[in-house]
Amino acid sequence: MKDSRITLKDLAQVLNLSPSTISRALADHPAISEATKEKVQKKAEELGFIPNSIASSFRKKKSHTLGVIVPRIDIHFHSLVISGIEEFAYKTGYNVTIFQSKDSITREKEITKLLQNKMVEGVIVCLATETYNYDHFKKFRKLGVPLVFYDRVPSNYDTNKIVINDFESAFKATEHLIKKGCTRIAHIAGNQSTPIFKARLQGYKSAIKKHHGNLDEKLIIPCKTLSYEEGALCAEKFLKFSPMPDGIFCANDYTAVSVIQVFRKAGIKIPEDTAVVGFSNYPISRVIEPHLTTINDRAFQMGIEAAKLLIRLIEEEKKSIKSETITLETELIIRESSMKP
Amino acid sequence: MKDSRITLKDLAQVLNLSPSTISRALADHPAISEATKEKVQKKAEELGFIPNSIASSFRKKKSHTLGVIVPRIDIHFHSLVISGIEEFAYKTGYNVTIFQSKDSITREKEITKLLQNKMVEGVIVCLATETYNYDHFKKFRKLGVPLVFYDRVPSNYDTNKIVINDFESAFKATEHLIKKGCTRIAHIAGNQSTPIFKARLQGYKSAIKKHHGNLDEKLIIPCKTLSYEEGALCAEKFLKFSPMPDGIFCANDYTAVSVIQVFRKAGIKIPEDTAVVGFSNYPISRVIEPHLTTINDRAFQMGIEAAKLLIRLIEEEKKSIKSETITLETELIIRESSMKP
DNA sequence: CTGAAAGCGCTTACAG
DNA sequence: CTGAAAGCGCTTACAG
Repeated sequence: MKDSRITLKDLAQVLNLSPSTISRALADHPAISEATKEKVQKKAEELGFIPNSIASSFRKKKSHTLGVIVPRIDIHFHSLVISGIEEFAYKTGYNVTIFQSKDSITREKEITKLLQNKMVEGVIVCLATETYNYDHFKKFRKLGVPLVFYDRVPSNYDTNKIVINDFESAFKATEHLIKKGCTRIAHIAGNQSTPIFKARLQGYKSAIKKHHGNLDEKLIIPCKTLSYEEGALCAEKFLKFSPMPDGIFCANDYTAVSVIQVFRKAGIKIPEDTAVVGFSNYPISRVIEPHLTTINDRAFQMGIEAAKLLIRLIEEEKKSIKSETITLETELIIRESSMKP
Repeated sequence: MKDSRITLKDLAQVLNLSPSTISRALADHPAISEATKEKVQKKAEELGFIPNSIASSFRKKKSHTLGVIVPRIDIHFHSLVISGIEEFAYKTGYNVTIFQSKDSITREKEITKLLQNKMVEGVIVCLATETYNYDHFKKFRKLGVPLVFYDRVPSNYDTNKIVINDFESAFKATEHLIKKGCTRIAHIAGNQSTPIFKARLQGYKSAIKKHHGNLDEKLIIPCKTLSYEEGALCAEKFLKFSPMPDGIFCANDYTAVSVIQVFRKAGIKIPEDTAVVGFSNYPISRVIEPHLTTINDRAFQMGIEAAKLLIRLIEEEKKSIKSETITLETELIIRESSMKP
């Protein structure tokens, strides 16, 4: 940032006007005559005047910046959310500054401190897996900086949230398998200390109980990270069951893909012998063969809604005290992996 | 940003010291006595003093912010690069503000204008596909704001670049197929107006000529976007060749995956009948069966290097006039899709 | 080792 | 419709 920049004062001098007038003219203030506005705008253009937005932010106490904290940017779900946030923020004139917590609560705390003096006007957060205490977010409220959480949101903490209905989505997915004629439906469950995976398990259970009456707990295999590798381990276990499950609802797409591959190698036909449903609609779900039936988790839309809500909270006159939770409708995308004949 | 914030002046009053001293004490200035420093730091902590970093940025004319322009955040390659940028920037105390050009030159131009008055200290860019004129970046040089381009970089424009050696990578990939015994190697080529795809084609040609002497131009199929769908179309074409190619080097992983799937459906064995190599090492490459041999394009490292170079340029005393190009070494990751017996 | 003063480049309430 | 003045919250060269 060399000092070759022209300032309002320079412009004022050249035009024999006061800096106040220049400032107003460029801001299209109604009190300024059209003639002056034109003159000023023309000169500003001519001299390549670039307003110093830091000075303006400083003076107006508005940074027009949103802070975003995600566990990792390179996870497709989060990159979609960020894309949605950027899209809405850009259209509304806000900048987006991103931080990765790397799923470390220590780093998450560091970042919240940073953001507090960075004077961001609002913050969007997906919590680190390690985070079960939310004290480091309390300061934002005191500072009048609104927060919106998405996906991994605080429990027992009154705040703004954007979520999908995990319970109903899981219910819908499981019910789909039931309607396709599956009678022995297994579930690969996520970490039960994470609310979304707990809700997915509940949705599964609820659908089974409603249609089949009783539930075989042995058909539920809990996972820690729901990785591709963990999925393979689950699949191996299922192969030893007798009778084998004829339907599997997986809490994410990675494990679903893994199950499909291990089963096929073992000679099990998908979906004829065992139907498989995933969760998230990752790109891989329409590449794996057979293509995977899954839940569209609306990641991009989540980003849009998070930014929209946050900016509304920022711009609202009296910062509303009531917290909002927006629940997005998901969609079951039916593909070959569950298309039993 | 409510006005409940405590300022340096407030602290000064409480402690009966001047704001200058407070400022210095908090900045750990050597001229301040340890006793005073401690007193100030303690009180600052106690009153929950948060320095206003916008005021500081304004005063010091240092925003400590990097601007990043990518075509889309939700493309895995870019999300990896951004992740690398954030990682390095975070450690060095810089913030990262991201923008998506959506591959539109109009939007790219808008963003450069925005960034000019946002007072970012440096900018990292991957050009929009539409961009063949770089005038909108010239202003940054005048302002003393360094630029670093990555992946899709300007041609015939003197600037800082982070790239991989596409020619050699393609050469290496093709040579690998040759060494595996392939004698009729095809290439799915990318858009030839994009330098990286041009270089990949050249690398392919060069390897073929070196080892096989002559080149059969019919074995080169040009694509526009190298999408999964386009890959399938190419595969269909290959199936009609006689004799069929016994090796295919694809300019990206999407088309490679597509080829594998179409070929397998047609009863062609991979790698026995036809070996396939991709480019990029996308996550899908280690999921597709058989796992895909591909080039690791070092996306994360690219982000690290881009940030490192940019921050060096920002912090260098005399902004160096010479432009730098950093070429990262790629790596051929050999997996099953090319493991001919 | 500490302080008084000036100033970064804007914006805005007040005055005319 | 335009201007003079104050000030946002820091930092820093200068003085002591």
